[in-house]
Amino acid sequence: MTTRDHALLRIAVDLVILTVREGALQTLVVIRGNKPFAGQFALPGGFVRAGEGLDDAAVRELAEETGLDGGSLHLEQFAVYGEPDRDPRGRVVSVAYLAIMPDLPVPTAGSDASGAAWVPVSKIHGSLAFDHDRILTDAVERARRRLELTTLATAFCPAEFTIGDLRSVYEVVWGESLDPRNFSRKVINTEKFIEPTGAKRIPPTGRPAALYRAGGATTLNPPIMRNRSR
Amino acid sequence: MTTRDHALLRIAVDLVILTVREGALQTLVVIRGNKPFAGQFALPGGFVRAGEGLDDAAVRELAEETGLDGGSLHLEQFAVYGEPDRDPRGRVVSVAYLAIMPDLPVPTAGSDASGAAWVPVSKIHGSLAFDHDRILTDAVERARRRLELTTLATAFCPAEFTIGDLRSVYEVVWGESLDPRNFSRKVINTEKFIEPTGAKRIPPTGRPAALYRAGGATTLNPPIMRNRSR
DNA sequence: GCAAAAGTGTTCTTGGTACACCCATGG
DNA sequence: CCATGGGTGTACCAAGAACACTTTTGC
Repeated sequence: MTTRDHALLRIAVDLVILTVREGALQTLVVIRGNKPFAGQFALPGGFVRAGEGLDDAAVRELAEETGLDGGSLHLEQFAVYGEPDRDPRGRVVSVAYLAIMPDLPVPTAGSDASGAAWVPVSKIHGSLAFDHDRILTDAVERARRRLELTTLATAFCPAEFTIGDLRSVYEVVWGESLDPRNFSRKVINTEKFIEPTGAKRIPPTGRPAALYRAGGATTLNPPIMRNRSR
Repeated sequence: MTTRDHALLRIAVDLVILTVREGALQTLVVIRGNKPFAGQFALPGGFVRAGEGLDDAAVRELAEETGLDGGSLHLEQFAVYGEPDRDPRGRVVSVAYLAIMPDLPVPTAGSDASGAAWVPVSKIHGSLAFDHDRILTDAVERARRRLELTTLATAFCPAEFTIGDLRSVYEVVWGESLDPRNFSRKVINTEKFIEPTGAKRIPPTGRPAALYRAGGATTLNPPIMRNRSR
């Protein structure tokens, strides 16, 4: 059985970089400059190099596409896609990573891509190259579930944020509205989820909101669950 | 940047096959017959063949190791391990699968392994070849979390089972004891989790228990959560 | 009748939801 | 003083935990 018919193949990382911008869940896409699917939108990503770890490759690609230090933001492997025919260039197994970042002025033209841009996930759905539509869908579902059980929501926020900011992350990603008052309490009563900085932010109109930073916790205890019935 | 330093590598699938046997969570391990780590325990697995999908490879390996039809039981990809030095033979990226099966008389000597055996995960921990200890740990944690939100527990049970059987799956996998009476109600009131067959099983002593089979649902609504405080 | 396991009923507590209400600011 | 968003108090309801109690079998 130890016939030598193992596939020798290349491995790639693809990044689903999510943020909340202009009240919508958006993802960073590049316009492909090269042959397969040229001119079409695709997720940023690239081949893993010899001697390079998968996570390292993801951090490197993230830096190349966004100019940001991948080590400083949330980056998490979430699936592998390995259908033999998923890439017309030959067999490529792709490891998909979910990256979450605050709304920063980022998109720069990437190295092997002619451009990069934020697009709302609701708009882009159905028009990505390769099997990237499915990857994006899986990533979004993953992010939605992660909000329930982990402190992932803080990764969407800048260093200092209000509870209202945090709530709007949940509302935008889940696509449902939450009661601001109950949300406050839940978040404040969850140990190490957020901690007050002492500062306040004065909104254009209304009472100033206390500012918080992310607490030490990574898991949410108790969880903040979506309304599964509605 | 499109230098040709992409890694050309082999990809493997590794299987964490879990079952509940003799009141303990056990996993199927093989004794390695070949060079690296020869004579040591390892997870069953093997290289993906040319033109073969990842899931297909997992099903094939499962059949080779256990003689069972992989399509009929729970099989789920859960992580990728791709450190450049994780395999002394060269670069191998491994896709890890979690398989769940009822307690069946299974282990047959595998093809490229000199033997296979069930061992309790609590016993084997720390003695597996490659990075398989970590893979096993990740798999068990995954299974524990899956019990909370999905109907995975039924995959540990034979076609017909009692609520007591199902409860003992939770108790063994989670390592905590549950109230039989409250557990019954929770499970019965969860839509499509289990459905009665009408038959009963007479235990050596005690009142006969109604038999059930798995219902159609895959997600558990409401979830059955572990006691996170204790 | 006794042991053992299945299953029901009941109370208590906790956590979620809905919502009235008050607070702090800019205009 | 009004509009606007931040934040607290409270009443209600549903789900979970604990546990007394009944049922159904083999011996």
